[in-house]
Amino acid sequence: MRILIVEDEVRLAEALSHILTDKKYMTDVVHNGDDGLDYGLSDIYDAIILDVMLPGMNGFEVAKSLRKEKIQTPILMLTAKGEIASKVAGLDCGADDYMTKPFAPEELLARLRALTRRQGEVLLDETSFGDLTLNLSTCDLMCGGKSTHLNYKEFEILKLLMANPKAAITKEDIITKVWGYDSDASDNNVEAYISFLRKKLSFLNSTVSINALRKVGYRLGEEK
Amino acid sequence: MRILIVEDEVRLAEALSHILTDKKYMTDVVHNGDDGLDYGLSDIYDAIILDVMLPGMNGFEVAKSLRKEKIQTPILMLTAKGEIASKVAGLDCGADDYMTKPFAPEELLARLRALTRRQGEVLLDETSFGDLTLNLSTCDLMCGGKSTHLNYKEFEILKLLMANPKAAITKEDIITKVWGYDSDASDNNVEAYISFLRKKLSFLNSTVSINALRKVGYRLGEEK
DNA sequence: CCTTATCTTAAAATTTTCTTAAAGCACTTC
DNA sequence: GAAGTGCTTTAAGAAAATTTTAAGATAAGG
Repeated sequence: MRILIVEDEVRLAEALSHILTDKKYMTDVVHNGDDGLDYGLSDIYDAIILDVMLPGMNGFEVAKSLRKEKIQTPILMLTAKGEIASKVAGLDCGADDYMTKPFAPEELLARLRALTRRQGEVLLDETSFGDLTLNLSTCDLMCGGKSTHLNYKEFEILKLLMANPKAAITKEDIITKVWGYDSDASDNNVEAYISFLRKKLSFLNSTVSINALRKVGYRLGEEK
Repeated sequence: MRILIVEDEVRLAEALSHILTDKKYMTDVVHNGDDGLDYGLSDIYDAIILDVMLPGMNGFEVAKSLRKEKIQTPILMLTAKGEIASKVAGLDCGADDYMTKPFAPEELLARLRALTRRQGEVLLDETSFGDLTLNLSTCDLMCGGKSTHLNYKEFEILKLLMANPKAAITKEDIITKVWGYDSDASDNNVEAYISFLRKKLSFLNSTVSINALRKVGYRLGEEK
């Protein structure tokens, strides 16, 4: 976690840096708005602590400029005055939170935790095996540059095989888990889908193959 | 934008709801912590306004329980006392921000904007995908020189698809987020609106298409 | 070889999704 | 309060994709 501190009061800047490095954050400190903007534009920070009153550009302007340049780094504004007007202005200029001086170190840390927790959203759930990646949300199967869509049953069967890469999955297993408990699907149904899947694997030029273990079931294998 | 209000003081709850509905938010109001948790677990809200002092579970407990169940909805805590201790506790319990009573309506709105901005939902006044630009305040959809107006449901559905360009959105998702939590809309309702949207996309000559993923949902795609 | 298990495919059956037109509703306007 | 407007819902047949079936081909094991 790397935090940028933009604060002109040297003693306060040092105090902030000290509090944060104690907690294993890495910090960079600059003392005016122009430098704050330059550093912020590097887009390497997990959060920016930004004083409102600064020589050169003020904090609002820095925040606004960063947002205009599509920098999404969470910004925590520091403000001396507590009036609502400036609070509102702070949030609307693109900042994510503000804190009034003086503040307790614990409050600073809590706010930073809140700000940084929100990042890292977008969890694409995927599973992989060999050179294959299966997108669990869209049922797309990718390999190298290529990609193809699996329909529902293909998807469920491949997911099952990928979830148990070392074991052999019996046709019975596949039927009860994909067709359902009391289905009357036959082994041939499974065989047909295995065939469809193999066709797609070969279209993708994957090194992964579906191996039949006679009288036992199927298992994924990777061609060396 | 759908907001859950958890507040036992009836008059305050009504005031909150009124402020928000004025600004075109949809609100649901409950008056105790247990209901707050139940509603929050439905995961259909864009933000939750949560009073600390509540009959039954208090606000901290509700927030903590929601986070334990992986509900990431931004939470704005309302607290009567201004001490730092409780503020910090509020943020560490999983809340994203807090506000002390009494507060100015403008501050509430600014905080909500800040909270919801952080989610992918982008409160800029436009979102784009491919050659499409959707104006979020006028509901106009633009492409190249042409432009057309979307009505409410078309708009909400397209916005949802554009906000999750990589994932598949299920019909269930669309129904709970656009028709609402306890609606009895059928899949066919969604299908009808998807059809309306496609007609408008083709009128605009857009390269964007709405792809059906059978048994899964819909996803935006761009014709190369 | 002969038997049995597995593969592969095309066509039939089924399910899901698409598209429309018409009906229903909520608001305005006259 | 009648008529008009714009959006939403309903319903039903059409279209499209998936799933099942079935039959012959291929491969493995004894």
